Amino acid sequence: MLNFRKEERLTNKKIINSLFIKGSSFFIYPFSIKWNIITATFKFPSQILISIPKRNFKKAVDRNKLKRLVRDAYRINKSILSESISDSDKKFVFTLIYTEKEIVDFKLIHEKIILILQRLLKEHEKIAK
RNA sequence: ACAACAGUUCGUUCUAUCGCUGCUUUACUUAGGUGAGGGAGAGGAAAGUCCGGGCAACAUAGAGCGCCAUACUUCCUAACGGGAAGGUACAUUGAGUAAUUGAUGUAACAGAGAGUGCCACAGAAAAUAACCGCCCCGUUUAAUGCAGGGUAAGGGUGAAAAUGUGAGGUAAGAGCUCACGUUGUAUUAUGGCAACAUAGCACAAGGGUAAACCUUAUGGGUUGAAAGACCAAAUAUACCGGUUGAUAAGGGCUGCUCGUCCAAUGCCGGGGGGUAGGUCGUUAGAGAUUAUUGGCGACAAUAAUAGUAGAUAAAUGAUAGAAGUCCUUUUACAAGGAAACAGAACCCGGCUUACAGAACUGUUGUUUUU
Repeated sequence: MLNFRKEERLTNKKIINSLFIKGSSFFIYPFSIKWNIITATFKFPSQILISIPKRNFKKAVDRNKLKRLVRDAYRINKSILSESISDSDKKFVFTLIYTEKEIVDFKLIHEKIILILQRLLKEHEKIAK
């Protein structure tokens, strides 16, 4: 299942606000991650928000390109999360904020996304216990 | 052939795997949805948001003042501050002894005979000009000097100094007068739709600056798709109906008692506004392409053709490979590298700005060959 549908994107304003106020956070280069666990009814185990600051990338073309790279990396690797926590009521909500000021390789992003997802999985296990 | 300038067109292509957003066909499903197939999916500027228009909501008796914008003429257009053709002025350049003329470019190109303001430095003086000089007169024996006056011909300064040259005239001078010019205004004739041009006649000539205020003429209601229209969970609930309801307290009918009505609580149903969310607006249009006709041209008319993005924390992508183009290295094979500016957001017409490279057309210049 390498889909990436609209339901997997974080679009609800209230959830976004609560994420930025209450969410925990950590940092893996070049991303800063904020995450939270909520009870919700949507189908997928997680919702994601990819954020590229306009301050670092003034041109819309660059922001689009980065967003697509990150999204594709997530799409390929998201099974790490979905296999372990598919049947829980608690849903993952997290945001990736790109902090580097230049565009990096797809391969690097790919590796880092795997690291991030593994870290998130550990956090989830802690809470589950 | 090369270079410069101007204009027009284009803005890498293909394959495989994994995806994204609409559309459509079909199977399953109570519905919601799920699966499979097909086909579509960023630009010449999508950008800046600088003008104009459509569309929408709100406002709106009429007039004046204010504010903003525009400013040679005619035409094009839905409209424009855009475009086309032309006029005028200036600049560059080619031809020519010259008069003149060809080409290209630039122009906030109405008014400085309405008023107010400003004009650095230099200079006597920057706008009711007297520093030097020239001349007259007074004083003095006379000269110098001093006092009073006339004078814009000469001097130097400056971006700019009071209409140029010549003659007359005068104490010296001066458009003071005259001739030939220059510029402006009014007017007549001819040509032109007009701006304007040419010729005549009259009057005037005491600077520049309106992207300083201003005057004149013309135009402008405000806000923008986050406009606006509709549907509508959950929760709370105006209001309505039903049901429940203690013989307690309260209010109306009354002076009092009884009686009766209202109301208080919970539940059920209806119901309005309306939040999350959704649908429409929203992509067939002052459209595009091709041909013909009309027009110097912008453009218009007619006919034919195809159906061509529609997201909403926002799709149009990622990976791998191949081909072509350009650059570097190399005799070559080949190897390495590069590919600009930039991402639709209601829709059109323009303008402005950014842009690797490619192709074509025209003009000018240089060189070579015939």
